[in-house]
Amino acid sequence: MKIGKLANATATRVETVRYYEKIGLLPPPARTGANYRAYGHDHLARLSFIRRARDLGFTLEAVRELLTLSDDKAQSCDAVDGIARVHLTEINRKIADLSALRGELDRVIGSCRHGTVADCKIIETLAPRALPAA
Amino acid sequence: MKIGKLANATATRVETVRYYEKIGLLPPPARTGANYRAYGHDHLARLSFIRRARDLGFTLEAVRELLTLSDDKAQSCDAVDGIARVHLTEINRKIADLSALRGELDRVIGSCRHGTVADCKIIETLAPRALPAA
DNA sequence: TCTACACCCTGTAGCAACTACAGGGTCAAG
DNA sequence: CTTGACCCTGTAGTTGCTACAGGGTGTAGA
Repeated sequence: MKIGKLANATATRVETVRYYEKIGLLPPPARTGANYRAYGHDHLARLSFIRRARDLGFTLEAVRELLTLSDDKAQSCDAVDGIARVHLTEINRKIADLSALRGELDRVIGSCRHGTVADCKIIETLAPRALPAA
Repeated sequence: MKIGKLANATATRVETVRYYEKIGLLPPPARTGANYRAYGHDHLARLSFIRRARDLGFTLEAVRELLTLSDDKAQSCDAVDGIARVHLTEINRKIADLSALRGELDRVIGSCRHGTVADCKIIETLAPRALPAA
């Protein structure tokens, strides 16, 4: 299988596949006579794994750890569980941050009276506490 | 005011202040004899504006637009409102994405039976649909 | 007066995770 | 025999900073 087919099968861009190889996430495949990359089932499996993990929001570093862990079948699953939990905590934090942000932004937008910029409440919110009209 | 004081007054790093100047977000200030940047009140106000907008999650490009708009006091506030609304939509999308992610991750983590990696449900979820045990 | 130290300067490289070229080579179909 | 789709390498761009390296300046204490 050439790189285009592999990329297509995993909804990945060709450049991204090469990038994963460059950073050592995907092992370098064999080459054809024309120096084209020739992938097998193991590559497809590994790239699928990477993509699913990425879809779940894991960083490439976390993916790297998960891949390493998944190679040692006899080991306890707890390390895997730990990585996933850390990631979940991170996601929860991001959601909380964004929700707070949304609240503020909602308030700011709600204050818009659609006048001129001079009276714009949004700009006013952003502007530093000015000496108020005096 | 030298750069350190300005940075301190706006909870910004010195390098970031210089970075904002480099990308044209903060106008280059006057220089002292020793070639130190000398800031005035207008710089403080502008940097405060930038920081607050950043705290609300606006991109630097959006901040740039907001700054331009805020300079034209006679203009309608609608452009400002528009930028804010686009940003809010973006935030809502991110929250939705992260919430979906959290749901999936919750489910995956919940399936962990704390056995070995060979039976790890988390790894199994990530691994491609394998021919199941046959 | 010397010197230690905090502060300032410029310029460049690094982070994540790709994406987008530029400038080539290969291969199958019409 | 040429068109077009695919492949190759290598480098630079994206966002929003951050972290040096390698210097200069200014002030306070010994």
